[in-house]
Amino acid sequence: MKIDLKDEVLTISQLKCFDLGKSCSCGQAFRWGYDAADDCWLGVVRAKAVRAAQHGDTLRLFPCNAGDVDMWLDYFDLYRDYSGIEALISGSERLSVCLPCASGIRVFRQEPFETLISFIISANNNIKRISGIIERLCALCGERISVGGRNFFAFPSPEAISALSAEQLIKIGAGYRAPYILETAGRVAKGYCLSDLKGMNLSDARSELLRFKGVGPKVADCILLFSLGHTDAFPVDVWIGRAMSELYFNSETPTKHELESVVKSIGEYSGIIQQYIFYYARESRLGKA
DNA sequence: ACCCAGGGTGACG
DNA sequence: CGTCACCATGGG
Repeated sequence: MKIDLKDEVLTISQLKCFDLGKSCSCGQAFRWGYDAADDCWLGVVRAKAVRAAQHGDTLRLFPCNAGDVDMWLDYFDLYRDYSGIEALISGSERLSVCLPCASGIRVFRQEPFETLISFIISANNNIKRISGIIERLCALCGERISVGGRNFFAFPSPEAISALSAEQLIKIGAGYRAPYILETAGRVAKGYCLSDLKGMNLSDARSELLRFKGVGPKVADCILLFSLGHTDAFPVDVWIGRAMSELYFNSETPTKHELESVVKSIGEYSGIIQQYIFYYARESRLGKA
């Protein structure tokens, strides 16, 4: 990996195991949009709007200040060696089928509060609609960011969201999740420190997240994996359920304990590998064709 | 009209 | 502990 910063363009070259498009579109993050006219991705991360484009093994980000270089490398999880993870998948009789289509996926290191609210919204919902609700939430009460004549909105602060009314949240499409969003934002605004969950063991951190209304087992695991550094948190949604059934249980439905046992056997990076399985399941439209 | 989507809550056994 | 009706919303 080679890093260069010039004229606010951050160029990261000689990348291995990195596919920007798959990583932005795989449903882990909801604030990246593809700009077909420019063949690039526009995203908002930590109140910074950025244009990202990949050509071969080179990734370019604009704008980027010297002080932001480390933040972007961390966000895209470029400090982690994915070659070993992909080798693990490739060497598995069960999992190797996922690799051809999913190779290059990276698990982004997102903001805990944004991830918490985003995945409360994700419950019993689909990715396109989730993105729309979040985008309208940001426009409603997020800080405006202007870059190159275009307007973006940062993800709102806990205070800004907790100051909203349930009616406002329903108006942007949040539906029955509106009170969950309000109560959760209120708790964080009052000082609940989500970052403390990074240092806890998986089980304790999970129990803590389950105390938030609107957060169940699956959403908790998404928050742990996508924003709290728990690489062994393994979210199970309908897609993963189908994929695991096919890959490990001869297309039959395992008990919860049987599934947990398999996940444990995948190891300390099971969560990251889950992302490859999820991509495979959606790409191959498991159970839908 | 029915089914589905990165499911969770609350009630009831 | 497990099961299950119900929950807003838009697209297929």
